[in-house]
Amino acid sequence: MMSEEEKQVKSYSEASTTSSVEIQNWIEAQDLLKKKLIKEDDLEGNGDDLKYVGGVDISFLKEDSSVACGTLVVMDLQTLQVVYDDFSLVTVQVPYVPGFLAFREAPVLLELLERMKKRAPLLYPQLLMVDGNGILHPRGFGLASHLGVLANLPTIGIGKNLHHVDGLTQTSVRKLLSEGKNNDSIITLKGISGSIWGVAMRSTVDSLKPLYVSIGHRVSLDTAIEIVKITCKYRVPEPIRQADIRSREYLRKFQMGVLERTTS
DNA sequence: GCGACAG
DNA sequence: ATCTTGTCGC
Repeated sequence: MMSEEEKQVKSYSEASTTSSVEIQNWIEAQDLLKKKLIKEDDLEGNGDDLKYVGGVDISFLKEDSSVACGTLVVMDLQTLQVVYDDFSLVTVQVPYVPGFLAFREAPVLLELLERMKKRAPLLYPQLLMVDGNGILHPRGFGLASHLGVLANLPTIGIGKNLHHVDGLTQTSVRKLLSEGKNNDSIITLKGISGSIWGVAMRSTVDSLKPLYVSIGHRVSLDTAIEIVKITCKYRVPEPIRQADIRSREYLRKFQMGVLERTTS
């Protein structure tokens, strides 16, 4: 009998040209890497000397969605000023399949991290904030965890939308947040199974739309929440927001360059 | 059977 | 992810 997940996987593979065997390989890779996942604080020193926090994101070209720009920024946690940024223009053939985002985005991001080790080792981030979930994932191993394990770097997963898991839905979560009961701006994401996947939080006073924070790797949920609070000038934490802004800007300038050569 | 499904 | 102008408010 085919499991629910295999049915989902099958439908996706048929719609996106990704073979089911490839999906099975992906699942095996996730389950294997997941064994190295650390869900507790394991930062340099005690975390008190946390100074450089990184953020990563990827933007795609609307005209040709296979062209992407991976971006890495590093900020000084005290001043929230960018001290480093780097970009990588690549062609991405791997399709987006919910639950397997890492296979599409991790390669470029890992390349950027490796390049930084050589170029600016002194600024290398002690922690990385990722545009995508950590353990808030069907198999408890989203992009943030995937990147964290492969780069052996503490990571925090930041989702702007909830990936429905274990009975959790956007509406149920938002309902809990609005029910002034937990007048708090943070609610724990506890699934029907009893597992805690992360938290939904209003990162700023005026944002109704929550942010979904989860453990990536080598960072506890409490620490992750604190760091998100510290870095949120707006709804999205600055490291990720800056990576997003600069990534789009890079693609925009790239397009202008292509247009010039085409028009002249 | 139908809908839901990070970016 | 990407699309896309105005508009409400400090």
